[in-house]
Amino acid sequence: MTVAITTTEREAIIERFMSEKGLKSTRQRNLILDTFFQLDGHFSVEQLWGKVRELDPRVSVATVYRTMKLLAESGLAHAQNFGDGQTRYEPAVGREHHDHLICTRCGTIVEFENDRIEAMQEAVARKHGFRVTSHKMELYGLCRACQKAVDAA
Amino acid sequence: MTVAITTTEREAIIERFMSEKGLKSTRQRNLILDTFFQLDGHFSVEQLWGKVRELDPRVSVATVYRTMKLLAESGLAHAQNFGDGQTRYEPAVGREHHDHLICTRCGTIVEFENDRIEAMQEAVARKHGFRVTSHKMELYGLCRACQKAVDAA
DNA sequence: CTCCTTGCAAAAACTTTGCATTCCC
DNA sequence: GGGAATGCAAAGTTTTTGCAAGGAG
Repeated sequence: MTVAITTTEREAIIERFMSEKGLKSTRQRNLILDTFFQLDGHFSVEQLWGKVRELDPRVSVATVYRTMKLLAESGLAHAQNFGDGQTRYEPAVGREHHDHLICTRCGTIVEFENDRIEAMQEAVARKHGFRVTSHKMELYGLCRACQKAVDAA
Repeated sequence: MTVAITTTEREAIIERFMSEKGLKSTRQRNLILDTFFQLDGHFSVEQLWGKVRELDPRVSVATVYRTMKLLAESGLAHAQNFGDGQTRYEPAVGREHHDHLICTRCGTIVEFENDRIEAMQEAVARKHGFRVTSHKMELYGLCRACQKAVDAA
């Protein structure tokens, strides 16, 4: 299970982000980043904006888009595309790399990590002359609960 | 390497698609499907439309969108999302399942397949109680040519 | 003070949809 | 002839952008 990072870690990440990119610390940026790393999930910009607005209704979506784009460029967040037409972001620091198991019935997302698979991905890429910088692996199917529900029906 | 399917196979697929879904055979549908299976790549609707229009300029984008959506629903094509904001489609019949190596610099897409990785994916899923029905694996990085280009710069 | 950021609304990019017309069967 | 399919343009979605105003350093 994923555990949100600590407040201290979060602050360190945000500070690093700001200084590395030479960005100014603003009320909305701090709020957005704080909220994002606190949520620590797979959130669309719209959802993130919703949370942020609860704390400060004056923040515009455009700023959330701009901030998340910068975050992703710094490698501190990963953009994801799960097939609905929305980009989701998830924190990429202070946690292991991981992939996803997605239940196609209830939408549950389980994270997992497997070093042997990653090693084999590297090997495959090398064989094709590629130097891999990142990857995405998603397994779609039914979670335990949904298997039961479907079998019962 | 991917090899486009034969004309006979293509016709059989299209016919099956039409009858299973109870669809009418129209000039534009046949043209779109024919072109799609002949291209046999990872094409956006826009690109596919471009090809189709070369053969018949009267076909509208809407029809291409509608047709590809039907095809994907029948399972004869897979919708893909490689991070640029476009849905791509690729034929899903008459070929092995495969995954993708994507060059982030030039956009080259290489297909590969690896049974051992697939087996391990199954194992991981089982461990989490999932029954996997499909998956997606994409490795992003630099192809050989782009590695050279970047190193030279 | 200077330049980066922001909000707003307009625009862009991609996809879907309503409706009148056309076309299969 | 009747219902399905199409074209067109309008509308929807998601994301980006121009520009004037605001704010950080």
